[in-house]
Amino acid sequence: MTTPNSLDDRKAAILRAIVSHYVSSGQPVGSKTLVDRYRLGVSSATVRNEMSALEDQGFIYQPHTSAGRVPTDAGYRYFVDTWARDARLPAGTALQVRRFFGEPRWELEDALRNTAELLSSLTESAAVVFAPALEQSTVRHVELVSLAPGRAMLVVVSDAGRVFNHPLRVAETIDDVQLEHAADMLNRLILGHPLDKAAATIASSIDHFPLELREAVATVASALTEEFAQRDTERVFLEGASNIVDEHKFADLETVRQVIGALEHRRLLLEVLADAVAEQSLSVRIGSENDAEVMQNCAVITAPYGSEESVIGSLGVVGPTRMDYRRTIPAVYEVASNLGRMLTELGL
Amino acid sequence: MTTPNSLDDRKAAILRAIVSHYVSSGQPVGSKTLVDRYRLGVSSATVRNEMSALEDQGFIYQPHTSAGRVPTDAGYRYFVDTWARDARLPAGTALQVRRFFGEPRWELEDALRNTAELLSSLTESAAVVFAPALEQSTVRHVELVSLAPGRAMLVVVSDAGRVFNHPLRVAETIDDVQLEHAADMLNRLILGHPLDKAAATIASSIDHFPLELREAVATVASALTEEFAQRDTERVFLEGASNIVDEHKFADLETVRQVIGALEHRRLLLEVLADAVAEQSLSVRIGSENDAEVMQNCAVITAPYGSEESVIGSLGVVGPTRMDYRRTIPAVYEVASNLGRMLTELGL
DNA sequence: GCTTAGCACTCGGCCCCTAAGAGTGCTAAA
DNA sequence: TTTAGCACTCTTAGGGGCCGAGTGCTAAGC
Repeated sequence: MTTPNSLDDRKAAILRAIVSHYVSSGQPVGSKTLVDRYRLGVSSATVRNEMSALEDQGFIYQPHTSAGRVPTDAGYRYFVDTWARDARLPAGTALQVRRFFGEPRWELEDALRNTAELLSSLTESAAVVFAPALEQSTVRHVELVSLAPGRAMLVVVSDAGRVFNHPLRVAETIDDVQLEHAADMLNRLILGHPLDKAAATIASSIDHFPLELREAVATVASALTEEFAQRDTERVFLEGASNIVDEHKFADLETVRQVIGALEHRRLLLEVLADAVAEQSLSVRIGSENDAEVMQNCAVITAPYGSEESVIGSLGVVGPTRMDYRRTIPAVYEVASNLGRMLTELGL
Repeated sequence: MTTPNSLDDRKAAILRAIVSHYVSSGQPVGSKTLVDRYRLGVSSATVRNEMSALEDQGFIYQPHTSAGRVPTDAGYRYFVDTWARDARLPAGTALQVRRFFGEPRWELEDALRNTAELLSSLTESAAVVFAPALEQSTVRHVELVSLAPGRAMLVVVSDAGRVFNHPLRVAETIDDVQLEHAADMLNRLILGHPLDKAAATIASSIDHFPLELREAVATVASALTEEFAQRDTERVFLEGASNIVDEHKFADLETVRQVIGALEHRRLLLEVLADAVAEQSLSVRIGSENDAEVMQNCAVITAPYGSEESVIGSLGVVGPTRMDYRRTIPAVYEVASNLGRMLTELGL
């Protein structure tokens, strides 16, 4: 009759009504409810016939005989592709987002954390914001501060105003003057260099440093490497996990526990969102579309943020597949583009 | 018969058995179960009489007629004061803790985050670690890095090796050389001064700075003030919130949601733990002993950490009142003292 | 040929009842 | 003072019956 991926107008209208109603009510939707509340212009018997066809095509299913229908992942997918992609935020919400990003935020950490809070409150889901990647940044300043004999602190400031610090162990024979000297040389060497290549640059130029400083400088290089390796898992801002527990969004408590657990562990979270993040555009993963075992009952919506030329980071939300996609998708999109704009304007 | 706060041996033994059994089973405990599983040396009828007395004294209660007894908050309180204060960690667990703190961790953030993870896994509760207070620290180094016209980054390193950074807006007329000059003067002014008084010191000496730098220096002072005000809420490490969702630790889902929500919001969390933290020793707050509304079904165990002379921070766990106090209390204590020792050794 | 009214059928949810079981409090005897 | 015995209470589990929502099918209507 129709190809598996397209539906005639009436079936589409019915599917849309089913998803809308199920999302807001949480109850399986019957044919009578549909004709009563949505202007379908046909009788319930016709709707039943169409629903039967929709079930054959895999868009909806019956939890049990004589219950209404519930969307399958494929049903949600059709809904999202057809009616949610181009949805717009309600004017009030859009204003809220614009206001939020209207006031400039100079503290990156705060800004990201607050963005996650905003996103979670807009979507009533758990929200995740990944900090901007560092590939873009260059070294603006290197400082070595002696703390005690044998201990020093490495501080690196990027041109975008991000500050990294890492404790160092150095030989006890190294004094303040030598440290300062080393810092001077490092500044000359890697000023303006990309942050992620700084360690390599130092390592390859180690011969240019005076013998007595080489060990300390090598420590700096490895500290930088380590700093970058860890950065990924540390710079994740998660807010609104309690939304996952809300009411009966998920069927059983065990699922809730697993999802919350997954969100809590940054590594796991990265894995869960990894491939969605890899896509360089807004991505919606519904239930079984997620690779991760624990996310089979979740919808994960992610979007990259950055300037028009380049993506610098990503953010997203995690919620039940039974989610208000027409509200959530534009919210994620809007927050991502506003965050990108703000950070770009700040030169980050 | 007995004063309200003391129990004869047999009543005490029975109360202890009730708490122990209820904590592990989650079911109200009856007289028969008690004589079967605990060597009380008396019949169930006697136990019933004693239980009736314990109920009159407010240590236990019946959820409904013909159900077993469940400890009240007062019952848990008696249990904790009498048998849990001096409990020791199982040897294996103690070893695990010692191993964990055996390897020195130079990154404070990592160390605290990992400590929270350790504590939550040891206790199967949500664990919170507050970062060390800053009162103790003194200024080791001040740096002003120019980022772009009108923008600079303030970096302050404490003697303990903590690094603070705050973005600044400065007049566009200020150039790199002037910034460096300002940093030099600031270094001379507040080197070795307590961190929390640095802002005040700068403000009171503002007249000594050249006119063209005063505005920038004033910005530094207010940035420092701001940094301190925010620090409290930012430096909280929470791990294991998913433990709260576990099984049937809490009666209803709504409680779980509220508790998770409370843990998520740092301000709320601070309030919830504030008075417990104010006590300068291990503190156990059971149910109604907590001021916070949402914590009426929770037990909050906190302990300060630091050196023998001074407390520098605190940590704790949040779980259901139905908690294994004899395991949790020593775990909190042990982790706190090990963390304190480690940080002290690192000179923090 | 599509739509629809009508109808039989299915099945989960709910109420009610009962029986079982756990646990109590009381009493009277040891 | 302790304990055996017993009546009593109240929860929980299970079964039966009813209700209603919802379906699929069929036959009539447009």
